[in-house]
Amino acid sequence: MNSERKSMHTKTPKGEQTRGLILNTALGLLRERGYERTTMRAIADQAGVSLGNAYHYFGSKEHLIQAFYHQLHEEHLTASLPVLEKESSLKARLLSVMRLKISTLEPHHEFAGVLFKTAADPHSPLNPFAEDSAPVRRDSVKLFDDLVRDTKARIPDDLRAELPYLLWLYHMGIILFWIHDSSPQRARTYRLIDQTVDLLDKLISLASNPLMRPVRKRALRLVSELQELSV
Amino acid sequence: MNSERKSMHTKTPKGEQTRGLILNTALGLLRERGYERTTMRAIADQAGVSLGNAYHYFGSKEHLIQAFYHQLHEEHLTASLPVLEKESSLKARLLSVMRLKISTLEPHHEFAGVLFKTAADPHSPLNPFAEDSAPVRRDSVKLFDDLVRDTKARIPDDLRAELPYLLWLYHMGIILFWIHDSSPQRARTYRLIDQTVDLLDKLISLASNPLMRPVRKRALRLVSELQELSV
DNA sequence: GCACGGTTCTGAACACGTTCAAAAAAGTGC
DNA sequence: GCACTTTTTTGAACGTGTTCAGAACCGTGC
Repeated sequence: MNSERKSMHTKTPKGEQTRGLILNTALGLLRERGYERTTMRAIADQAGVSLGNAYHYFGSKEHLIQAFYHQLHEEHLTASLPVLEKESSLKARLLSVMRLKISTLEPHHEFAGVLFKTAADPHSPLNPFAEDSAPVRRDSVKLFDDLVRDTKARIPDDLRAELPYLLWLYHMGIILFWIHDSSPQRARTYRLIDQTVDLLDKLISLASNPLMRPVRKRALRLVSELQELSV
Repeated sequence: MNSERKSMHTKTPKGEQTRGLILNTALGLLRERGYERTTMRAIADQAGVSLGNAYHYFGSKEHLIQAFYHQLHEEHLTASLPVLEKESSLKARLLSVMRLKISTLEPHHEFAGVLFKTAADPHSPLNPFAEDSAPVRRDSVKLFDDLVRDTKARIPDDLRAELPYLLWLYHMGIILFWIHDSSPQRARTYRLIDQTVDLLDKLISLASNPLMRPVRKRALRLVSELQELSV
C-alpha cells in the first residue's frame, strides 16, 4: 500500500534487541505454525511485546515474511555451496542446486504459496522486482552466478553473461510449479527438474552454435530488457 | 481457505435476481473504484442488500473478482475475433491479439495486480489451475486455439497441438510483465510484445525444422506434463 | 387456511492487519 | 541534576473479509 515506508532503523541498543526478539519470535512461529496461524498478535504476545511495538520495527507482516524467506534462502545457499565444489559441469550443478532448493522449501510448502501470492503483487515489498527485496534477489541470482562462473562448458560470452539471470527465472518457474504440485512426494516437480535441466543443457549447447548467433543475439537483447524491470 | 466451497446455486427466480443484482453492482464498483475501495460492505450497501446476503451468493470476494476477470476476458475476445478474420499469418494475429489484451486490461492496471496476486495462490479459486477457474481458463486457451488453427504456416502437428497452451502461457508472462511495468504509456510492454512475437515466430520456424525433431519432441513431452497440473 | 421444509436474508459478531495519539523510557547538552 | 529531544512502547481503535444463528419469506401438500 504505502510505498513511502521509511527505513525503520533502530537507533538504540535497546531497540536493536527488541527488534531481534520480535524477528526471532516471528521466524520461530512461522516455522512451527505456518503462515495463517502466525498472527501479528501471536508474535507480539510470544515476544512479550505490544502489538503496536511490533509494527514499530516491522512495517507490515510481509516484512517479517521477507525475513523468513531470506532465512530459507541462506539455508539453501549453505546446502548448495559444497555442490559447486564437487561438481564441475553445469548440468550436474544445476540439477543438484534445484533439487536442494525444493527440499529446503519442502517443509514450508503451504507457506510458499502465500509467499508467491504476495510476491506477484507489484505493491508488495516481497515482489522480487521491488526495492525492498533487491538484496535478497541479488543474493539469489548470485548463487547462479557462482554456478555458471567457472564451469568448463564452452558458452559464448554474451550468453554466459545473461545465464545467471535466466537460470534464476527458470528456478522461479520451477518453484511456481512446485507450489501447485500435489503429487505424492512432489514426484512431478522432481521429474520436471530432471527433464528441464536436461533440456536446458541441450538448449545451451544449441544456442552456443555459431549458426544460432542471430537468434541468440536477439533473444539476449530481450532478456536484458526483462531485467530492466528490476531497476 | 475453505476448499469445500459448495456450488452456491440459486434455487429460486428471486434468488437468481438478487444474485444478478449483487454481481452487477460488484462489477460496476470494481470498474469505477478499483479493487481496494470496493469492499464487500460497499457492494452490499449499493445493492441494497445485507452483507451476509452477499456472502450467501458469493462465497468470497475472490469469486466476485473472478467474475470481473471473466468479463474482461469476454471484452478481449470480442475485440480479437475480427482480427482473426482479417489477418491470416500467425505472427500478425498474435501481435494484434496481444496488443488488444493489454489495451483491454489497461484501465484496470491496479486491479490486475491484485488479480495476479491472488491467482498465484494455490488455494485461491482464481488460481488458473484451480477447479473453479477451469471454464475461464479453457475459454482463454480457446482463443489461442482459434488463433493457431487455420493459419497457413507449416507447423509440425505435434507442435501445433501444444501451441495454443504455450501461447497462453506466453500471454500470462506478458501480463505479469505489464503489471510490473511503470513506463509511460506502458511503452516497455508494447515493445516487449513486438520483440517477443517476432522471436516466437522465428523460434516456431526453427522448431519446425526436421533437424530439430528430437529436441522438439523432448520439449513437447515436457509441456504436456506442465499441463497435467491443470487436471 | 395451515403446517412444514427449504430458501433467502439479516445483523451481530469474530479475528485479523494496521494506525495512531499519547505515555514511558532513554538519551543529550549543559 | 535538570530541562529537552528522541526513541521506544502501549493500548485502544478502525476497517476489513468472513461466519453464523436465527428471522423472514416462499412454495407445496393437505
